[in-house]
Amino acid sequence: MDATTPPTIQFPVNFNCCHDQDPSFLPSDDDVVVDNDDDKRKVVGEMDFFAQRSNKLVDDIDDEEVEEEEEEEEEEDDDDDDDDDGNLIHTSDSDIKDSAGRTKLQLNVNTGLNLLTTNTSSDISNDGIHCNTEDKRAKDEVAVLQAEVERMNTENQRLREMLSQVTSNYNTVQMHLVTLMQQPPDAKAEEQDLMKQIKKSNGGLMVLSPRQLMDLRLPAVDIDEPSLSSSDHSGSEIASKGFGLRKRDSSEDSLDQGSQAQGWVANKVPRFNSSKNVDQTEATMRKARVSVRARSEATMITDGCQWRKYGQKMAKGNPCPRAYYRCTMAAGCPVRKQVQRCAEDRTILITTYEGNHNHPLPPAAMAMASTTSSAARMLLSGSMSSADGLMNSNFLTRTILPCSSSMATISASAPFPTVTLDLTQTPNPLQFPRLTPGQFQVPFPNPPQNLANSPAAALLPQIFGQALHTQSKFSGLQMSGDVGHQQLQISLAETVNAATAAIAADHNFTAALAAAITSIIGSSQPNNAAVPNDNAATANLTSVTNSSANNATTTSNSNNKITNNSSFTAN
DNA sequence: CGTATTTGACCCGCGC
DNA sequence: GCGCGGGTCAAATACG
Repeated sequence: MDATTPPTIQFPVNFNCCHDQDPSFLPSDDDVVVDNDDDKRKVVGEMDFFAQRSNKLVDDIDDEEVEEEEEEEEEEDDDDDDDDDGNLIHTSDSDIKDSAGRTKLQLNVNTGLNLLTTNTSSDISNDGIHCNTEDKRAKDEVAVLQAEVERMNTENQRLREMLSQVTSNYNTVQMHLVTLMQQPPDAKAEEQDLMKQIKKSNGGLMVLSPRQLMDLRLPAVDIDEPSLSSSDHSGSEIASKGFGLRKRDSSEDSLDQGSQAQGWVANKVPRFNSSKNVDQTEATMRKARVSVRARSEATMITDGCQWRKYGQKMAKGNPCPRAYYRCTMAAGCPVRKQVQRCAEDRTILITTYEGNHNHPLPPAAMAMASTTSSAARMLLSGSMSSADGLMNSNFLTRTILPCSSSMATISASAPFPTVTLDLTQTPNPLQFPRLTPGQFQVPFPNPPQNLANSPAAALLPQIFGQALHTQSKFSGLQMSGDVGHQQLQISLAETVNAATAAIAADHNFTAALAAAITSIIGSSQPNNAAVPNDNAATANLTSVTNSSANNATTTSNSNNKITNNSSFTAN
């Protein structure tokens, strides 16, 4: 590749002589030679003159700084037309397309430096021509800039539309969910029976088969009442009790308060209290937890919330200590999480969430909050109901867990029912985007219609909304080529870049979201032509996922002073 | 000096 | 009743 690079570098030089924007090299061949020698990036940028993206390089990127980064991309994106190395090789194609036959002619002829001198001489030989050339260059530059602006506007509008649609979808689903939640409970007995069975069987751990997971019924009746619970007693109770500050009189109280306060999962103990002898076990069973397994070397995954560590204990059967965090984004927020490394594989970080936030969440936190909330709802509603219900698609398994439904386990082991989202296998779908057909057939574009009955449906817009958010937030950080493709491919690349940026910025946990996003993207693409391009996306996502594991947290968690391994020193 | 973390002590539930 | 383990508290400590 490198051997072929020098000659390819010279092509753009010749083009530039005719109509490119850097007149500095016009006066002499030496300049051209110098340009070629000291930096092929500039040439690349010039070659990208016809590609939108190249302007950035030409205009304001320091060539020397960018070069190494770009070269790294080159290795990953050899096939891309608008990647840098690709430009060196393939730009001629785009130039052939974009410019007239003159360019084509030069391409055909130019295999060496001769054309360079020829062109420059022709340009320089006549001042008028030179002036015209400069004018033309200026015009071209303006035109390109205008095109760039227009493209950005179009992209911006498209993103807005997407965001709007996603928001709309989310609101629709959420409203539907609220409506469903307001219906009177009906299947409590079944739930309790099933939970008892779960707890008694298999050591309390119930690993659902794919069919079972997919069949998890999400009845309309027994979902928690997030908004309602926070509006009725829980709020006042919390206020009076003083969460997390009171002397613990009963773990049941505190936790129940917490759960109800957030209206997370469990709640509404009254639902079960109504059935007379609801023993302590049943009460505690209401306190569902969502455990997220993800590979990370950071002390904890970044989920957009602020946490304060309030304890650490050695847990039985695990040499790694378990850290206890509570949400500090709002006073009295009852949400807590436990972070512990997996004993078998210490690269796996197990984060267990409990409770629901009683305060507004930033978009970055919405994703995880929604995920855990939905998962918990699934646990407490669907899993507790008879498994032979309707064939409601469990999108949790398809989105959050696109790889395998076996990654979702529901544990009823005492004292709390826990749904575990195993995201440690996310590299699979990322590295091999061509998943089994079923995993890509999720019709994301029509979530409201298809998912309206599934609480987990809220995951999709939230996740995608997160992607959009991060995309807008980190749009300036996009690195890989996002232009020069077909619109479809552009969309894919941008979305994947957004996911990549999100991962890079939001850390390890977003690997999970990346998987979901990737799945969504894959499924949302009308044709499979985009799938091959997932390779680049896959590489990005995978590499980011891996790199994120090596990165110290650079997070929005201002209180996260924990550096790597700092909270796991008790090994 | 204020805030966050650490860490030993304490409380509680559960199983034997 | 006792011991164990999980969870939390709060004083001590570290950090910016």
